[in-house]
Amino acid sequence: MNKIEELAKLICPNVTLTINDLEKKYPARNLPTDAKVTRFAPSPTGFLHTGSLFASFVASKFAHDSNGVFYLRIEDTDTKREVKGSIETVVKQLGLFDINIDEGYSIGGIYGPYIQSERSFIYDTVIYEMILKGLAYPCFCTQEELDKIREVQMANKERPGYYGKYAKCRNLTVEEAIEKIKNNVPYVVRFKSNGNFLNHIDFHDEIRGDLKLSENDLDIVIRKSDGLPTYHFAHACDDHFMHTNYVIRGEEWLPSAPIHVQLFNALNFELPHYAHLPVIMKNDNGNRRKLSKRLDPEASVTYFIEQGYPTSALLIYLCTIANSNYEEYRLANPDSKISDFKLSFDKFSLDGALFDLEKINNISKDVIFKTPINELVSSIKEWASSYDSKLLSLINTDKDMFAKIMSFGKNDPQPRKDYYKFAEIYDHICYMYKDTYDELACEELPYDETLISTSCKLFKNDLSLYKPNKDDWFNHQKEIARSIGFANNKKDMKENGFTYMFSEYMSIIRVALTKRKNAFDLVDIIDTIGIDEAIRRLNNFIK
RNA sequence: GGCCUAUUGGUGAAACGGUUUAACACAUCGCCCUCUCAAGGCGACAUUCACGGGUUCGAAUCCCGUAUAGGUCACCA
Repeated sequence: MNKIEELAKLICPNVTLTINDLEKKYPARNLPTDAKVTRFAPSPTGFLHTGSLFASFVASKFAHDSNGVFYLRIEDTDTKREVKGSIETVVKQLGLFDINIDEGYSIGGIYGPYIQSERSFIYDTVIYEMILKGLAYPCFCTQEELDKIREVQMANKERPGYYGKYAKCRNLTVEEAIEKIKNNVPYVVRFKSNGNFLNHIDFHDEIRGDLKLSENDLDIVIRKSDGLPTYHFAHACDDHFMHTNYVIRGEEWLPSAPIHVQLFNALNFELPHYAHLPVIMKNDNGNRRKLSKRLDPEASVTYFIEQGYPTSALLIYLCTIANSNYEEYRLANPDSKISDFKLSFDKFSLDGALFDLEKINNISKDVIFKTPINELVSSIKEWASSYDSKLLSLINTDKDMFAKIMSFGKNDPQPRKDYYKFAEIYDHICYMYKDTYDELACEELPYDETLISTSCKLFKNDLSLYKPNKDDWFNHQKEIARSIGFANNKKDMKENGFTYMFSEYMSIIRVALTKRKNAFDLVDIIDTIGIDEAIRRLNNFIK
């Protein structure tokens, strides 16, 4: 065994395979030529970020639009930032948003393992050969030494980083390296870059087009001292052996693309296509900044789940951010599904969109209104059982009544669109139920008591004639209200000297029946609570 | 600071050198409908495309500068 082999063996003692073996173990996928293989590769550092949902949505859509494969890979190489249980949360939340995974973590597949902490045998196999070929070397610099180098570079106004003359471990002899490792000196493995920063490489991005980027000359770390790979290296190995052909990721990766290009070239791996997605932004007092988990509740997908947004509403919104022509498509094809629309790279905006909750609310209202009543009721019930116990108890007191309330105006020529999220429902409907009505505080009316009680009595006495035909009934009410001084309309009021309008009469009755100035259609309300209950409420109110 | 990317109303944006006195959608504001609310209908809302130069018969569209914003420069992804 020569010295370089000894070094390689020391760095990767458990290697039994060669890169060639790996190529055979992970053969090319048998797919049509234009099929896209994409992936979502989250780090388990918490719940699903809205930006990650966007990236995974786009990646899965491109795969599925082309009859390709969308897989899930867990990038858990940063043990310090790992949050226990977050993998399960992310997988669950992807499922809730109908992001269908074809392969990968939690499902399996022949290109596994799909979790990076279990892929060391692959990384080490590659590193072993890189050492032999002189493409990688161990670096024993301590954090302090690296900080020192940076300081010097800053002082000299030079580019910071481990390159050129600053890459001192590059020049260590094999013997020296072996010696240090045998003495248990901690070390990382670095890629030996042959790049020149002054050179430019041509880089094609599917979204951004042709770019010229500076060549990488940094000897980046590919394996950390804990033995785990860094992102850059894992990206090259994993996306190669898993045969990803479209790498769809956030814009923040664009500056490191030259590193990836160089790595793929050095390893003789075929370069995938890249698409760098614009980052979703947030307006913060007139300034744009990244949507932040810490500052913006809507940056976490959990927010939308807890508030009871239909998941498709968020997806529709994200789809319009991705390709703004989707909005027009949806207008022209109101009954289409997202899957009917094909996303295209050249329709992407290059600038990060400002996240617009108002627009989501608008979309959501429409989605909720279009959901068939049975489906709606059962998803509201399911949501309420986790997030809204007050609403759940209303539903449970009378399920049919709840379904009836939720379908108010649904079949009218001008249908109602009352809610954009389930968390709004309780407050809209609570007065419909006897017990909650009794506990409710009553809104004030700007009329004297005599007028109020006269109106209520008149209305109550007339209730026996109640017929649930809206037009007839309201016309009839107009007549009787007029008899105690409420004009039919503005014209009537002016011409005949009335002080009050019919709408004011109705608002007195409305408050009596619901304790609210704003409520549903009165006919619907009486129809639902029943005449007896209506009379009871009126009597209580008159008192 | 270096490198990269972007810049059309409050927001998402269309526009691919002339049919643009800038589409569509959200928001906002009016009016209409109306038992209130919601919904719906109608209308208003950029004379101008960050700014300054150029090219052209003609520029939001092409070129060059400037400004501004964002990303990135880790043993984090």
